[in-house]
Amino acid sequence: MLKLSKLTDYGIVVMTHLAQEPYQVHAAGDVAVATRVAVPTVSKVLKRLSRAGLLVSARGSKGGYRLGRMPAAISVAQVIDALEGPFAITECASDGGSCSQESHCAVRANWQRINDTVWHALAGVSLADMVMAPAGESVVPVSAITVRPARRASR
Amino acid sequence: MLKLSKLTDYGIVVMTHLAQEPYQVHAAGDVAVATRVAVPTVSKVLKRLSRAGLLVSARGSKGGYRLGRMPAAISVAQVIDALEGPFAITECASDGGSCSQESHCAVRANWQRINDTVWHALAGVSLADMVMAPAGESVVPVSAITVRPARRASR
DNA sequence: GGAATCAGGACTAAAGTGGTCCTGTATGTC
DNA sequence: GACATACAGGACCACTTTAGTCCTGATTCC
Repeated sequence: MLKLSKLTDYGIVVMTHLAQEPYQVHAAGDVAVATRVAVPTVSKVLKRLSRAGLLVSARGSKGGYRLGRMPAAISVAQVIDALEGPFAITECASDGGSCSQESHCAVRANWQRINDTVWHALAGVSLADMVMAPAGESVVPVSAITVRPARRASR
Repeated sequence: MLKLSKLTDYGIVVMTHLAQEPYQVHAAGDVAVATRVAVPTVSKVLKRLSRAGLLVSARGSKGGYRLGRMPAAISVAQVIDALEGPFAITECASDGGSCSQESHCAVRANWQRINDTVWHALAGVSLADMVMAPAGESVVPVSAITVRPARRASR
């Protein structure tokens, strides 16, 4: 569906939240409260981001998470990569099936170009950009952004 | 997962195939053979594209499909819109839940911008561009394009 | 020692997707 | 006019993916 998963959505929100205080350590519970996401869920996201190196974690009492580097050095694309793995707009249908025809496929080269363009669009936005958003209020997962009204048939 | 569905992948391939002979009418069965996609499946895709106005259909014997307008006037984004509905990178998690906070959400405006950028990247590629690809051989659904190796953690 | 907190993974329920099939309608041919 | 062909529209099922939770460790602070 060319849509980010909910966990990734949470990830962006969480990272944006942490970017507001880059040096402060936040416990998962606090992040959950601030973002209004359930603790186990936000915890899952935090762990993945940590493993990807985007966050630094501290165990034990007084432990928690903080950004692995400055907000300006972390892009939205990197967060997506961390939570969804290899960035690929399309994927081979029957694994090994039609895709054994890769050499014959005329659209492959173009997809690569398109994929790259999309990636750059996402790589061009850093957490610093996200923080500089309108309000300074709590960051809550949102979305449901429809750029254009379904060009859905005339019908 | 920020990934196109298989049907959409098929859609692009089908459209690219039809774009090679914009005025010729192709029966679903022929398209299936050319693209190596099962008839019922390719038929489903064709019907959706037709309803969206991207294809013109003709019933009855000697019937089939052809492009609704010239290849240069049909973009990849339009094909995606036709098959996946409203173009939205993100979607509100709990419908009505956290999203009732839209006015407070600091990331919304940025998502809109990002979403728009991605859309333009896809809108900038027409079927004419896709046809001008490398080989002139049969167009088969492919993909599995990984622009960059999962920036997956150091771990 | 005990409380707090992350690490890692297993597990389940729900949602989404892919793919097929059935019934109906329109059109060309004989 | 009968019949074969081909699209229209939707129902349906199997499978995969996703979201969300929970459990068992390991680590750190007080």
